[in-house]
Parts: sequence; structure tokens; C-alpha cells
Amino acid sequence: MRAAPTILHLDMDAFYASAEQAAKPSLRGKPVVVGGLGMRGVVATASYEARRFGVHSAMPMAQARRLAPNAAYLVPRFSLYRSVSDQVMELLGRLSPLVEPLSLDEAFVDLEAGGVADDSRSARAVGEQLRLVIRAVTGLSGSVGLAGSKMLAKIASEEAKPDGLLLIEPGTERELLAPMSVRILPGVGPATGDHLRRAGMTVVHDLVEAGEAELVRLLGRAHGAALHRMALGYDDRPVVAERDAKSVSVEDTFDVDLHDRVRVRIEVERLADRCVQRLRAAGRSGRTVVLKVRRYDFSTLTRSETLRGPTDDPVVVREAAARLLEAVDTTGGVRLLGVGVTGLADFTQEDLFAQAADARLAAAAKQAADARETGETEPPGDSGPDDEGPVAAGAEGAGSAADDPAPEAVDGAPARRWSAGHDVRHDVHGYGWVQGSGVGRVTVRFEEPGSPPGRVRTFRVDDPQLRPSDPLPLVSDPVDYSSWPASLPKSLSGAVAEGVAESSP
DNA sequence: TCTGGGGTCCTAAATCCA
DNA sequence: TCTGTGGATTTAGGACCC
Repeated sequence: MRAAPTILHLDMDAFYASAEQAAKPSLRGKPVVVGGLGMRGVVATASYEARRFGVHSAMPMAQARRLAPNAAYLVPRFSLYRSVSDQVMELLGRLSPLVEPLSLDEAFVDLEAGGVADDSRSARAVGEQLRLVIRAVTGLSGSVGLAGSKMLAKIASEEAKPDGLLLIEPGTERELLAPMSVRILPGVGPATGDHLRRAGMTVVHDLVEAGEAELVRLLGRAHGAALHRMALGYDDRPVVAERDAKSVSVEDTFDVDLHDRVRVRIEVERLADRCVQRLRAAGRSGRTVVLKVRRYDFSTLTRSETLRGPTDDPVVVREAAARLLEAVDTTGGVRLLGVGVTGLADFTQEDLFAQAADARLAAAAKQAADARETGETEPPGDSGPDDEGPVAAGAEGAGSAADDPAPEAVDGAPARRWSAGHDVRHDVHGYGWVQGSGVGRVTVRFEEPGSPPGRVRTFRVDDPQLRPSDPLPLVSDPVDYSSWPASLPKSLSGAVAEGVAESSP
């Protein structure tokens, strides 16, 4: 544990929902729920207004709708969140070279390594400034935790939420942690929490009392020892700037369980292709292919196969996934399929051709053997990368809605798809967003981040004056903060006063 | 009334090899 | 050559995180 509370944890408040509220003035102050809208969707983020109805993240969407029927329900728009996140991360990068992003809306910063703080006073000052600047630049609020370790900084930001700052003074950690639920400690989820509760431990103090030996007995060596240290407030994990991804995976939950074996195989091949696309985009290759199957009863199993060398060949990954699938019983129905690759290496050209050739040979041999069994005469080598054609035609519909922007054909002409929540621009009425669409109509609310709440108008889905638009910046006339943190612009206090006035009418 | 998608890390058993 | 030991690797599953 370092002496000074110079590790900062930033957590944006209800990030996705807040970004949507900033983008859509008519939703400010109203319950907003962002998540998958399909029949099997779950809540990604609920605005604080929605949380008052009991809606929280990871809750099934159907349940959220019962609790808050009048909330606005929106699909996530990651491009918007990513652009806001980039702005925030850029600001953090000015404080220190050691910035560790945990997700789009969270990061650790080592202020001491950045030379911007070395004691409680300076750390608090940086934290307060950061919150102001983030609000001025993004229009959103974030909560800041400051402490001498990552664990405590994160707990501090959690306690500070929403829109606050908490600094844990060195020496006060144990006292602070003692009465808290064991669930605040990292690594204690529902299962471990239950386990501990059955052993009579519900608050952090109980863990300290129990002692390391007892926790190790209960939870195993690594977990038990780590938990004991955490309970005492010890955590010396450093802030790590960049960490390489260790796996790449894609998965889909289907609106309706899949029963048809052929359909299941087609979906696995599609997922394999998508997985390889992402792998290649990252410039990586992988050695172990993992197939994930969630069955009708939510039981989940994985099967994996390690190749002789890393690959980024879609054929190799597809065929490995298909082999793995053959060993899985899918009677009863399949709820989710996933394909992943681990054992990542940086792209190495050599192995690939040999690997692909090997796999093709093996596949050819197998196909020949199968053909002999079934009396088929289809020649091997015909199952190349692009033979999705005729079979895939019947495979439409139940896939996730999110990943397939292909327009539906109406009267032979491609109809545009107006997704709820997405931005549009109309030649006459300007910028707005899709409130809903159906039966040939699309309803748009015309407003933008800087405007007052706007009017709703309805158009035909093929109105030529209506076009999809990129998200607008949430703050239209940003103050120049390029000199921060060296110096704050004079307008800061003015901008801050305005911001406060806006958010508390 | 059900339970997403993208990851990480840990454990344990089986297997192989020096 | 036989047997034992210890380590590394592979595989499967589970918990956890946002």
C-alpha cells in the first residue's frame, strides 16, 4: 500500500443511459433503460430515474418493462458511447501515462506516476478538476474514487456515486471496510457471497475475524488468500496501461431455441466467420478454438480443440468448430451458440498455410469416409469459405437483431430499417431520432443535444427527405481545455456554474 | 418470469514427458 | 528396464466483472 491516496478510479454515472439522455433532451429526467430489446434481452444500463422503479442492469428486459412500463427503452449505440469514452480517456491520459481502462466507462489512473498528485490534498484537487472537465467536455457526470490501492479507489467511487468524489485517507481503510458487505470486495459475486453467508460471514469484518486459513479452507488457495488480503485493505496490484487481449469470441442468443441440427451447424459456421473477422481485425491469430453451447435449460457447456499452431484462417476455425459441435448433444434445443479463439499470438504467416492444408486434408479424408458410409458422392474440398448460399436462405430470422443491418426487401426495393433510438436527419425538419416504426411509418422526434425537447412527426418509411445520421456531439460548443491540467481555462467556473444550473432546475 | 455479450482468472483432472 | 516424481499442457467448468 502506498502512502498517499493517488490511485484514481473514474466511473461514469449510468453511462449508456446518461449518454442517451444527453443526446435526447426529451428523455432528461425520465426513466431510460438501455439494453437488448429482443425477447431475451437484458438491461445494460438503467438511468437513476428508472432505478427508482427497481430496474437494474442484468435484469431481464421483460421484468424491467413490468416494473417501469413508461420508461423509454433503447438499444445500445456503441459508436456514440465509444466516442464519448475516447474523449474521457484522452483527458485521463493527460494526468498520467498509467491509465488502465476497464470498460468504456471506467478506468484507473495512477496519479503519482503522472506527477500530478503526491498527497491527499493534491489528489483531491485533481479529482475535482477532472469531474468538472469531464462534464464540460462530454456533458456527462462521472464519480471519482481516490485511495492508495485499486480496490479501495474502486470502492470509493462506488460509494461516491452518483456524481460525487470520495477520498479514502490512508489509515482509515480497515475501519471503513469492516461494516461493509462482503459483496463490495472484488471477486465476491453471488456464489462466493452465498458460500460465505452460509459460513456466517456477511460483512468484511467477519472475513478478518475468520482468518486466512479458514478462508483458504472455504474457497481454495488463491481465492481465499486474496480475499483475506482484500479484507485487510491490502492490494498492491499496479495500474497497468495496456493489456493484450487473451481471447476473441462471438456468441448469439436466439429468440427461439434452435432444434434443427443443420441450422445449428450453419449458425456455428457463421459465428466462426465472425470470430475470425474480429481476430483478423485485431491482427492476431489463435491456437485454441472454443465452441460454447447453451441448451434449452440454460445448461452451458464448452468444447475446445487446440491446433498445432496459431491460425486466422476462417476455414480452419470453422472446421474445428464443426468438429467440436459433432460431440455435443443438442436434442431439446439450443438457446445460445458461441465460437471463440484463445491462445492468441501475433500473426505469423508461416504456420498458416501448413495448418490450413492439414485441416483441409483431414476434412477431406473425413468427408470421404462419411461419403463412403452414407453412399454420397460429393467430392471433398467443395466446402470452401463461401458456400453459404442455398442452405442459409432458410436460416434467417431468429438470429440476433443487432448484427444484421441487411434491409428487408419490400416490393423488390430495399426498405430502410429505422431502429428505435437512432439518429436521423430530415431535409426540412433537421436532426432527430427514431422514436418508433412500423406498418410503413416511422416516428421521429426532432431535437438534438443542445436544443429544448422537440416535436414528434411521422413519415413514410421511404420518405426520401429522411436519412440516417451519425450521432451528434453531446456538447456542441466545447470550451478549449487543451492546456489542462497544466492550467484551467478561465471559463471553467462559468461553465461549471452553467452546468450545475442546467442539471438542477 | 426468466436469465446478453464480451471478456478474465482459477481449479481440477487427465495426459504426456523428462 | 521399471518405477516414481514433478512439471507443463490440454480440456472443461465455474465464478466474476462491466
